[in-house]
Amino acid sequence: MAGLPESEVTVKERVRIGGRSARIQNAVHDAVRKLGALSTRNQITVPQIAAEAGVTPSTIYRRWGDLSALLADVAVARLRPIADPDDTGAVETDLRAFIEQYAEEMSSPVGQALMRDVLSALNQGLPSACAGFTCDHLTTLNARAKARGETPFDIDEVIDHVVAPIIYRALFSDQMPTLDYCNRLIDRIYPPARKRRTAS
Amino acid sequence: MAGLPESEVTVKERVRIGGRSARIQNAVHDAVRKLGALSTRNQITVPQIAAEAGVTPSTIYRRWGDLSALLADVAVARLRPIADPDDTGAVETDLRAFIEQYAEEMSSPVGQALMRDVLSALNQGLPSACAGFTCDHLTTLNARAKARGETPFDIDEVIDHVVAPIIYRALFSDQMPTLDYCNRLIDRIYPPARKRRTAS
DNA sequence: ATTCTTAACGCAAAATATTTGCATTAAGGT
DNA sequence: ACCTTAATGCAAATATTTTGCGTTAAGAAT
Repeated sequence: MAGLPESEVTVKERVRIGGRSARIQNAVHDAVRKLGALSTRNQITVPQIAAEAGVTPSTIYRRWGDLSALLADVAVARLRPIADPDDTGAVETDLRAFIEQYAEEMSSPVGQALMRDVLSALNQGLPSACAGFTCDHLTTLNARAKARGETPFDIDEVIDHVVAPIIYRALFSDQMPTLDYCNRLIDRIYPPARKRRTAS
Repeated sequence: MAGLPESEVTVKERVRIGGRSARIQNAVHDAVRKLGALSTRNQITVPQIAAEAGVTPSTIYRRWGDLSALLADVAVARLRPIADPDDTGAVETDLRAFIEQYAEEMSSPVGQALMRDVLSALNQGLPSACAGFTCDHLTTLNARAKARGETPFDIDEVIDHVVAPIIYRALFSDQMPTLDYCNRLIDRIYPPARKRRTAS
């Protein structure tokens, strides 16, 4: 429950890590999550968040700058992985399982909202940080594969031809990707054994 | 009744298309483009736009609702195609030329800003409309191909494996896609004749 | 062409949100 | 325990957004 993953070694922070600061950040993040959850992204406002968190609005403005920066900060915190992908015993099934869960999360209304929040913050490199999370997960799968003696996949190829189509459709169309669709994308990385490239 | 050459049959609009309304919409759109161009998307505000356009802020609020809706409206207007893709004489070179220009536009700072503006508008189906523009262009290329007797490409495949990677990298990384990168993506649709899958 | 109806606009006041100055609190170091 | 200073709370100042109401002009009817 001590939510902050600010492990004490990362003292490179330019902001104070101490008790009060962290307490306020948690309160504000919780308030954003709570309000964002029940109000389905209907004009959530800074004074609202401040009241819910029990802080003054000026604190939020000073720490985060504006609403979109705060929403983006909360979004990356929620997008940041808390656990490694499931270990299914083989790299191909690992990848399929991970992509299935990833597609589900990102295509859901909350996932779409999180991505929009991250993309709206134009100041820092938050979008590329989120892309880094995905890359990290794929790297983890590959490390497992190597440990098992399997040949790893090409991460860039998975990003370009599996992750990117899923995200593109999640952002620019409003239809959830089916499990079948995800598996067809992965078939390009791991072609089905029996069939050749029967592209219809 | 002298002035406007408005086609009289398309009266299906639910908003007035007459002189003043259109004049104000143009003035506001021009103001957004002008301010957005010089200020590199640094906190542009509704009163600023209103002053530049010579209208009162309340008009903007009443017509568009809020700033993000206005920015999204301007963005789709700018993203909407004004001309068909260049005709290079063959479908493969048509596709390569179109994708090169598309990648250049979308990866530029202004293209990224336009996409963010469109994605920020959660009310209507603006994002899917923009995806429709791309789809329309690809359909045009295919229609040309058929007219020439060429075999058309698979539009969904181009969207998933050429367009989507370009957009994903434009949104989530900050590196422009090289022409070489785009061509390698299209090589999956039109494999190079001489070389086999020399992935190195 | 004139009149009628009404959507869209301008204006100004009210409500709300954001910024800023200053006093106070508490974190981290001496 | 003391010192330094980043971070906060409070409240005033400023800016933005909303709203009521009178006016303008577009589109239809006469």
